[in-house]
Amino acid sequence: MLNEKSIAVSHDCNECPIRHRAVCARCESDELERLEEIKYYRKFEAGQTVIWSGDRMEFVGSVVSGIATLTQTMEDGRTQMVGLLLPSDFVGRPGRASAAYDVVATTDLVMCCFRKSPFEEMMMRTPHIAQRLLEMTLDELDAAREWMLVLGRKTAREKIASLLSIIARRDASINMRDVSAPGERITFDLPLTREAMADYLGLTLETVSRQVSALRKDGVIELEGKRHVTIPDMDRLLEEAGDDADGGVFA
Amino acid sequence: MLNEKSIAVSHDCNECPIRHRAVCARCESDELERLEEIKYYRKFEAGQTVIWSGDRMEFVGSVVSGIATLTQTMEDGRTQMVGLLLPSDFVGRPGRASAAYDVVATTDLVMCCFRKSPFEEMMMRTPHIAQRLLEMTLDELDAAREWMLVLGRKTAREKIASLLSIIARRDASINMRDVSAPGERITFDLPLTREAMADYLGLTLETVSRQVSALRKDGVIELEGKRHVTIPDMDRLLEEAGDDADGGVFA
DNA sequence: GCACGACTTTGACGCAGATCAAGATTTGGA
DNA sequence: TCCAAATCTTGATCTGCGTCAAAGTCGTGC
Repeated sequence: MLNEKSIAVSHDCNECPIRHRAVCARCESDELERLEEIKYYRKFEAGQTVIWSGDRMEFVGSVVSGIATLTQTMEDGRTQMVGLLLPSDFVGRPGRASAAYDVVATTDLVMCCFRKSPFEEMMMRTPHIAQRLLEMTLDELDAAREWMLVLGRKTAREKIASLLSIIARRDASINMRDVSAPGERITFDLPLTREAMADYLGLTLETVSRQVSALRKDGVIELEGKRHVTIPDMDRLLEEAGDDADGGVFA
Repeated sequence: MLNEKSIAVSHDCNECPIRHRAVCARCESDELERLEEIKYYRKFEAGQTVIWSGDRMEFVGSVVSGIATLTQTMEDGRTQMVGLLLPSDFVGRPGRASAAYDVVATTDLVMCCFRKSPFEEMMMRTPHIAQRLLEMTLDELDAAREWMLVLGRKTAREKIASLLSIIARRDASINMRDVSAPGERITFDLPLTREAMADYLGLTLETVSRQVSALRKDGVIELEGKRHVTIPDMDRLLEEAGDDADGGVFA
């Protein structure tokens, strides 16, 4: 079952692809050394659950590579995704004993984990970590609030367009490309199934499928296969999302 | 126009009603003294806009008394409330130049403001402030995510019940009463108009009105006038909200 | 290379909540 | 005290999205 590919993951923070974006971004080398003492890597396969809501948290950590989702579930099974975790995003809440959400790996996933209580203790003594975590948490709060507008007030078509533009933007920022360059054809792979998109958008998977088809028919997006998306005109997509066409506001 | 009632507000932090809950909660007396040097009070009347989205932020601060809302508006006028600010809640984002949301006073409001750049500077040197702000931001992130579930997956009736139970809970925590005491009749004044409730819940004001009437008819809530609400059975309300009946999970 | 399961698309139909409309109630100001 | 504006309620109708159903596509393991 376990397809342990044993991807070579360097344990040296200086080699780390998320060194300058994660919770450790501002650490000096002596601080990094102390972090290395309490850190370890874990790999998860696509589909595996990383953390169950309600479980006792043994670690907090950063996504190194791959994509995970944060979801909430009601007793009757209705489910709402409340966050999308990309490389460098932080998982877990210092100071809380048990997990509030399910964390699920959508693709194969590598996490850099810190044992929880040593990390909490270190955070108290290391302002560079606490400062960076505050900054990241404020960013997440903004993202959550932007998403509240999407969930509360946008139509199904606008929701799909919003999701695509967010993924395009985050994907571009990870690969250091410029989404706002006019005339450029943006291209990426959807990291989510239609069902996961529906859970993110507060829709059913059928509605997602229909609206994706409609956007394709109208030339707003192009598809190769089910997952590979091309955006011929980013401004057009942002218009469809109901955002201001010069979408730099939320940077 | 300006109904300057000149409410006596003590400028002494030790007399402050939110001293132990606001961003300054963990400060020692010497730290408070330095905060007092950069702080000032501002009053707003019900209905006044405190901050316009896009405006340059000159201050950050805490709600001392009264209630304010945080809202986002699309170009075509659709609006979504993304936060409810009660006494002790923090307004503004250190490190950001301009406001991302409209802040509007729903009731008469007193704020304890700090000039922005001195506050930012002080935060760098005062871990007690940064730590507390991190904790508060993490709480707000949790609240925003809980709200995403409400907006994305709950029915209109469940949305109303969720809003009422959140207000009941927050109101009780400010007044140091215990919402979970069984058999106790909880009572509070709705601080929001039907329209504001609709903006919070992603509904129309007509639907809000209808569902409030339905909950009243079904005996889940009692109303005196339009605004004064009594909850005869909190567990019943939580059931209607779709939350687990022992609603302590989100504490 | 083919068969099975996972994922996706498309269609028909129904309903929760939006929209449009009319009144009722409350509030506050002259 | 009374009028006007704001707020709220209720009704009738419409519609976007959900639900149910069936068929199509893809990828993986045998």
